[in-house]
Amino acid sequence: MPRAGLNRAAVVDLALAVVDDGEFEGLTLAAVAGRAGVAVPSLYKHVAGLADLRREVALRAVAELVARLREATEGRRGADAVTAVAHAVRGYAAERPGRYAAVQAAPALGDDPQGRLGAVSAEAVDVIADALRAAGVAGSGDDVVHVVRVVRAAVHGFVDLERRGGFGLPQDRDASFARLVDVLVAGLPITAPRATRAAAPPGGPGRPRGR
Amino acid sequence: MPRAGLNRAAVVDLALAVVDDGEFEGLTLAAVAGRAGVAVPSLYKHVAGLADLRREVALRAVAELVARLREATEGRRGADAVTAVAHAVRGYAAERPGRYAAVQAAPALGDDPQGRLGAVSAEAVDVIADALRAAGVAGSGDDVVHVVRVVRAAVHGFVDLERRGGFGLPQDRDASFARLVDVLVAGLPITAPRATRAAAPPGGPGRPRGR
DNA sequence: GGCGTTGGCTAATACCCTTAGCTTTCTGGC
DNA sequence: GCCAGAAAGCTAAGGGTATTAGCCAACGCC
Repeated sequence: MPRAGLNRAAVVDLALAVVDDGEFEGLTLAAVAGRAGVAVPSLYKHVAGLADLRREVALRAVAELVARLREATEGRRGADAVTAVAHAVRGYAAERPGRYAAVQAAPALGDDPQGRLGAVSAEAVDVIADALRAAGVAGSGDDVVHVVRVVRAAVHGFVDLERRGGFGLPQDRDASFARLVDVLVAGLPITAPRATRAAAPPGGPGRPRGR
Repeated sequence: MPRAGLNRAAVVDLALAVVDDGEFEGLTLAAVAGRAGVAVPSLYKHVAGLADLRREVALRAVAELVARLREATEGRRGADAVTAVAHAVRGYAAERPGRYAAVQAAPALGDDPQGRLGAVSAEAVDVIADALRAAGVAGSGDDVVHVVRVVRAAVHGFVDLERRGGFGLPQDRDASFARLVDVLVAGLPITAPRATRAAAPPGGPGRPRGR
C-alpha cells in the first residue's frame, strides 16, 4: 500500500481547497481526508486535530489578506489609502469567501501557541495604521487606533452583511459600498487630499470605484 | 411516566436559554432536550429538526431587536436616531451575544417557508429607514436604501469585530465606537440637527454616550 | 541489508442529528 | 363514565462528525 506523501503544509493546502469551495464552517477532517485519499485518523500524523487545522488555515488567510493590503496601499496615503483598503478587503471576500470567514474567525480560535496568529493580525492593523499615520491623522497614538478601528469596522460590516445575504433589497450594492467609503473619507480626520481622478495613483486610470 | 408538557413555543424558549448561555453555534438539540428533561427525539414532536429550531430562534431574536430599535428611535430623527440605533444594536449584542449571532445568521438559515423571517427583517430596515427619511435624507428612495446600508454595515461591523475579539489593543472600545458614530453622523446627508445635550430627548440627560 | 522513524491503517469511543415504530397519556364525544 | 383517537413521550437504529489507541508497512539512512 503506497503512501500519499502528505505533510503538514500539504494538509493545510487541502484544507484551504475545501474552504474555497464551501464555507469555513464546512471545513471538516473528513472532507480533507477525502481529498487526500486517506483515512481520517491519518491526518493526525500531520495536524493536532480540527482546531489546529482551523488555526493554520486562519493563519494562512490572514497572511494572504495582509499581503493584499500591503500591495493595495503601496504608495497611497490618506483618503486614497482608505479607498484602497476598502476595495482590497471587499475584493478578497468576494474572491475567497471561505478564507475571509477564516480571517474573521481567527481571534476565536483559541490557544495560538506561538502567538503567530496574533502577530500577523497585528501586522494587518499596522498596514492600515501606517497608511493613515503618514497621512496626518491627528497626533496621539490612541487616535490612530480609533480611526483604524472605524475603518475596519465599517468595511468589515459591509462585507460581512453582503456575504451573509443581509442585503435583501435589489438596489445596487456597489453603489452602497461606494457610499460607505465616501462617508468614511468625509468623516475621518485625514489631511492628505484625496487623489484627483486625473492624477490617478498606481493601478491605472479608471481603477474600479464601485467594486 | 408523566409528560413534560412541551409545545413549540416552550421548546423555542429553551433554545433561547441555551443560546443565552453559549453561542448560537452551540445550539444543539441535545442541549435543549437536556433542559427539557426529555429524550432528543421527543423534540421532533414540536419542531421539524435543528434547522427549524434555528430558524425559530432567529425569528424571535430579530423581532426582539426590531422592538428595541423601534423603542430607541421613538421620537428621534436624523443624527440622533443614528446614535440611538447604534447604541441599541451594540447594547443588544452585549447583553445577548448569542441572540445577536442568531440575527446575523438569519439570512443563511434557508427556506423560511412562510417568509416570516424575511418580513420581520424588512421591518428592521424600515424602522431605520423611517427615522432617516423623516430627517431629510435626500430625495430618491434608492438614496435611503444606501444610507440605511451604510449605517447597518458600520454598526454591525464594529459590534461583530468586538464580539469576536477582533480588537486586540487595549485602547478603550467605547471611545472607538463613539468615534464611529461621529463619522457616520458627519458623513451622512442628514439635515435634521443633532439634538443638543441640554434638550436631551427621552431617555434622560446624560444618556450613555460611550456604551 | 537491517532497523528505526514515519505515515498510513483499523477498531473503538463518544458526541451529534434524524427516522421508524412503539407505548403511554390525555382528551373529547357519546 | 368509558372508550377511541390524537398527541407526546420513549427506545432502537443508522449515519455523520472528531478523537484516541494500537498495529503494520514503507521509506531512509548507516
